Amino acid sequence: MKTRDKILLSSLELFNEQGERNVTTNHIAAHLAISPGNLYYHFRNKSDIIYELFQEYEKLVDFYLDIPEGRSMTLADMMFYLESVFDGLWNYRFFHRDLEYLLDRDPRLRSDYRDFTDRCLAAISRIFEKQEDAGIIEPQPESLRKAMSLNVWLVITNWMAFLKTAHAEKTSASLTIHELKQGIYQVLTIEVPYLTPAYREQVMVLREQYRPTMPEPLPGEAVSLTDAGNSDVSGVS
Amino acid sequence: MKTRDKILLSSLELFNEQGERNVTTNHIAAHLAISPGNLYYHFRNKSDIIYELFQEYEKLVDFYLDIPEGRSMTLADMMFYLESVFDGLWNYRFFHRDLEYLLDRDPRLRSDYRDFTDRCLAAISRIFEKQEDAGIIEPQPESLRKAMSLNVWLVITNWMAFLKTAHAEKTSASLTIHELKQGIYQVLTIEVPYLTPAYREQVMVLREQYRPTMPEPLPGEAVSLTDAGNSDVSGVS
DNA sequence: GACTATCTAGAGTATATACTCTAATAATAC
DNA sequence: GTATTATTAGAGTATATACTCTAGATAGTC
Repeated sequence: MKTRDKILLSSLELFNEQGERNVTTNHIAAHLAISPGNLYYHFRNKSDIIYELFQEYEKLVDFYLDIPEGRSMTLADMMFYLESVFDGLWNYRFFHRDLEYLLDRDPRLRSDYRDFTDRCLAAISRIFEKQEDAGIIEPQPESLRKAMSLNVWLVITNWMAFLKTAHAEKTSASLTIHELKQGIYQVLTIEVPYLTPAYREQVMVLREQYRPTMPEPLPGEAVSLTDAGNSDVSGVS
Repeated sequence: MKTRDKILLSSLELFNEQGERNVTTNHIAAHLAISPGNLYYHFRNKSDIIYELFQEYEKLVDFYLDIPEGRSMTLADMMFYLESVFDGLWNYRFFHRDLEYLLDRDPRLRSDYRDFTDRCLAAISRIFEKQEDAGIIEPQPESLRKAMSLNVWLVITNWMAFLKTAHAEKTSASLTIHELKQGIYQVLTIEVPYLTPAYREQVMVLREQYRPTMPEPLPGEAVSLTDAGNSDVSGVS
């Protein structure tokens, strides 16, 4: 493999593991057992490495979210979108972690990311539309669909940050893709009230497969497992 | 005002404006026209300043989210919670911006923040319950209420990051509290499908007041305003 | 084999940043 | 007034980090 590609690969790996902020160009070079001079021969600066990684990420997600217009949407399609997006998120997870700082440092990135967000929001919206057409969810006004899409985006892009901040003991490194994909449960939660009777059960079953195995404990709820047989779900205490 | 308090105040101000990452202890001292030595006389290190600011924030939000159990919940209560929480978010907005980094650097903060999150999630869940009791929203199973609460939390804590990253030109400083509070629109969106007929209209009107004046433009949607009179809201294109 | 373009090493630099240390000044107590 | 304590100044330090520069190695071409 070319040195240039090795630099990109190692950077991605180190950024994902330790956060961009904690990985210096010297670290990257040391990790590859090459000299800093060598690294800077291939990249003008650190920003250029990050920018190139972003472009890979962008290309990946754009590919995943290319909604075919010829046929109607199935549940399998929907789950594929979700799985794919979370895979992308996982492979370039450093990016959303330090997003604001990165955008502040690189105007190209800020501008590209803005467009990227717009494309993703449009794709999510389109997915909702096609689910309506397919009779998976009830049709909704454009404005509501738009607001829902934005909420979906917020959940997707920030689920990882939640996981990393919500675990007191665990350090950032110990996150697994399995845990990350529990975000799919949260995304599907948004869709739950709109499901048509015809699809409701199927989607609920699919959703259940992503339910966090160890749910975030709300105080006073440590008994939820032993309470499993209790049918009092009226919610009135 | 005591020097110590001035340090806290200035730190908060500078952190909010420029991000914790971009504000050094030397900057803070210079801003106050005091010496670094003076600053370090009052605080052992930068982390201690941040930790103390977090405790203020925590106290504030805990105060806002103290749900009175004696009486049933009104719409006014609900809007007060939302307004208050977003006010708190605004006043300590530096915190969520660099959250992961801050938690990585200070174990006290990580642990406290974890508990803080749990308390907030419990409070949100309780607010949903009391809305069910008050007949504002339809009763839902415990598990769904929990997932909804988590989504609400994700939207609230990450709405600001979205605003700052979604505007290509604007730099971070130009965010206003008015824009921030448009996040209330997004939070209420989660609740929309669960509203009871008795309250639906009222809540929709309230929600509308927070609708972004310049909505995030989804590509090909620049006509949404001129389309306002069009009653085709079936969502089926 | 000579020439050229590509690649690499590694010492070095400019700047930043969190923090320290000593000495001086102000406030308070008696 | 004097002793003690609290506060402040400001020069200084250790460390880190993004990046540079020069010289040498390697590979491809004729």
